Amino acid sequence: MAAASEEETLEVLRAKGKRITAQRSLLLEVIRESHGHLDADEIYQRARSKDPRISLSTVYRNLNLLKELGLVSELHLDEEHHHYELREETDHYHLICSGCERVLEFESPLASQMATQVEEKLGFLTERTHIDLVGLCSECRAKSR
Amino acid sequence: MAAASEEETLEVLRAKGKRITAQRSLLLEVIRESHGHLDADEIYQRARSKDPRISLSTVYRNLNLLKELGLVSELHLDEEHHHYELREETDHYHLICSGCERVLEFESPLASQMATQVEEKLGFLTERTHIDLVGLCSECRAKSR
DNA sequence: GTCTCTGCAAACTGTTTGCAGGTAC
DNA sequence: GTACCTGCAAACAGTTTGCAGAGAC
Repeated sequence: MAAASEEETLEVLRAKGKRITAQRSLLLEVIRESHGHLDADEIYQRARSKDPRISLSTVYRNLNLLKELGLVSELHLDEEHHHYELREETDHYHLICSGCERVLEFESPLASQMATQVEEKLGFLTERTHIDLVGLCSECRAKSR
Repeated sequence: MAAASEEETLEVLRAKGKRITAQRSLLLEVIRESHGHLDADEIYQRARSKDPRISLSTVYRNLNLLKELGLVSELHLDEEHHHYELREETDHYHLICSGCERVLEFESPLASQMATQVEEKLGFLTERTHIDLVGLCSECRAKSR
């Protein structure tokens, strides 16, 4: 599940004629360090703790830019707002724990089998797959007993 | 994929001490007739064409109520706002065509296999499964050639 | 020096809420 | 008659945008 390295990321920006600003580097650093599935405001808060002058609109503008360049993915989890993660090379899916709100990741060949099935039966050509399972993680299950 | 009949739906409302108002019946009728995946505003527009006095807040309030009662499902498709459909007995998944914006449905045992896999490997207990495949439907593929 | 990027404030979209009157039971 | 429900308008959360100045190249 390796994501692009920092250098590769900056290379993509340069190749598209985008400038490497302090804010962009900072945001990429925050997203990279978190390993998580942060929403825009969490990213803003963490970035602001490192550089208090950054603004929320810069966060949004750059998340959209990074999304267009394919460097981050925007997730539509079970909530009202978006979450973001570094784009990874292999597809993976999300397990959302309704106990502790954590988001786990997993991979499975079943997803690509599903895409194959849908193409055979309905002629639907899958480009992207979003799979979320909502439930209880093992820790929360243990606690609730 | 049969959804609850109209009578069953009203029965659930009564059982929970909820009143059967003209607006609620109208909204259920609109959702039932559409067979689709409407967003709140589309539901509002269609309801308003049948009864111009209904308000958007009533639409939202009742969608939330019906969601809590398990009579409709709220979908988080690839967009900024929610879509709603009548709750159906069997799980099904959504194929979202990026050409014509239509939403198709399909069923597959692979989804429950995925839940089994996740429980075996990670101890995660799945309660709900959301699977969306974004791509091109057969008609849009034919057109684009 | 040029052109992109940023911060700020204001606008916008989807959704929720407080309140006073209306209506199902 | 009593809750519950509705319509309206105002509030709210998340996100986007116009503009003038700042900064990367």
